Amino acid sequence: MARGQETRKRILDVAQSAVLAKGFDATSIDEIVANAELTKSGFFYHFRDKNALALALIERHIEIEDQLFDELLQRARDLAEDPLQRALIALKLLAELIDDMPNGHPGCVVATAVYQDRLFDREVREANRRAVLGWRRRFRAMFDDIVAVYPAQDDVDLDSLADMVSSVIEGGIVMARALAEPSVTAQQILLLRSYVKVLFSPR
Amino acid sequence: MARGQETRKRILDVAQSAVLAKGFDATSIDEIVANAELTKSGFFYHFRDKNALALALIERHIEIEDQLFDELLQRARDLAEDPLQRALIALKLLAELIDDMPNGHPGCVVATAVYQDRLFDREVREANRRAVLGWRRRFRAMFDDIVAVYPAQDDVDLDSLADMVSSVIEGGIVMARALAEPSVTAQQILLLRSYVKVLFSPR
DNA sequence: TCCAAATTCCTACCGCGGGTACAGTACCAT
DNA sequence: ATGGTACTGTACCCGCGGTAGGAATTTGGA
Repeated sequence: MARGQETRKRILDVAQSAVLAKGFDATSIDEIVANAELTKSGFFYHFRDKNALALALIERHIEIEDQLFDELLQRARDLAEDPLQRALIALKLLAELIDDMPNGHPGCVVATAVYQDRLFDREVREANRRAVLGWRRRFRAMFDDIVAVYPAQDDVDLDSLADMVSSVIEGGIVMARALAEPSVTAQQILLLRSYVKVLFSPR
Repeated sequence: MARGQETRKRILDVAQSAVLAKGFDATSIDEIVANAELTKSGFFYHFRDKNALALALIERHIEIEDQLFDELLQRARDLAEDPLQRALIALKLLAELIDDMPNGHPGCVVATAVYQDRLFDREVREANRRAVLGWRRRFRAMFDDIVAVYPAQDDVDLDSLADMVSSVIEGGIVMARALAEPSVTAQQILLLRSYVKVLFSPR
């Protein structure tokens, strides 16, 4: 890795841990450059402004999260043949994954960006949108597999249902933080799992 | 209303519309005092700091929202006898209510506070928590009425289920904003309605 | 080995926003 | 008339994002 890229990565690492701990706008550039051991000028050489930093962080985060989802879905596929069972396993794993995150997950980056609108520009919002659409695609495929075998007990739009996975995660995070009860997020995901179960289980 | 209370209200009104339009931290005190036609000193006479303003706004907002929920649940009670029907009607009304909000609802205050943590202090978070617990109580009662008549098709915790209403709203708002598709929130609520339907409908 | 480009440092500065300090004033009720 | 309540006015501080522009250093390539 070229010298410049190393520094860039160091900045991102430092910024990431600070942002996850305290939030984006509570993390000052001065603080980042201090911990990354370079100067303010050095920072602005790598990032046009704080927005550019946010964009880089978000893109990085999304990549990792995508990978996480893929692994999770793959594990579910390995554990069962039946598409409904696979989905139920996947949602169970997802709930466990989120429950295991120590201080209750760092709070999804997507939502942070959504709720600090004015801080971010078009590019950031676009990256955000692509990420969410990616999740929709993944879970939609999961539900497509199910309906090919089990008819739904109620008339639902599968894209919306796929969105519901993300929606419940995001909402669950908000609720967990509002209530100061980290376990809430996982509980909400398990309720979604229950929905999937009763929706597709044959009578 | 005393002279002081009038001014205080004027500040809150001006602040509210600005905050709903642009977000809390994008709204400067200078701007508020300009539109409320008083001075900075005048502002700080009424509010210790920006935090106190946030608290007042949130408490006000929660009051209105509580009233809205109560009206909605009352209307549902008027429209049907059967507790399951009532719940389904309430959720339908809720979806319509949210869908009718012009530029897609202003984004729930609770979530804004949650995601701008460091901006707010303990008091604000406490107010937030109480609000969410209030919603839990309301919807929990709704579900209690249902289980008294219809056994659930799956084993679910009713508090969690009650929380799911809030959760889906919050998550739906995040998704709608992330996707720039305002209709998403209402769709998510209708999916929750579908869950309630299949969960409690006798086989 | 030398040059140019890339990378990092240094210093000084700007504007905005939240917030403080404090003196003065207008109004209203007892 | 007096004392609280509700302000106005002015001046100031600090942190933060960001800019300006030159100097130094490192690095890869001809």
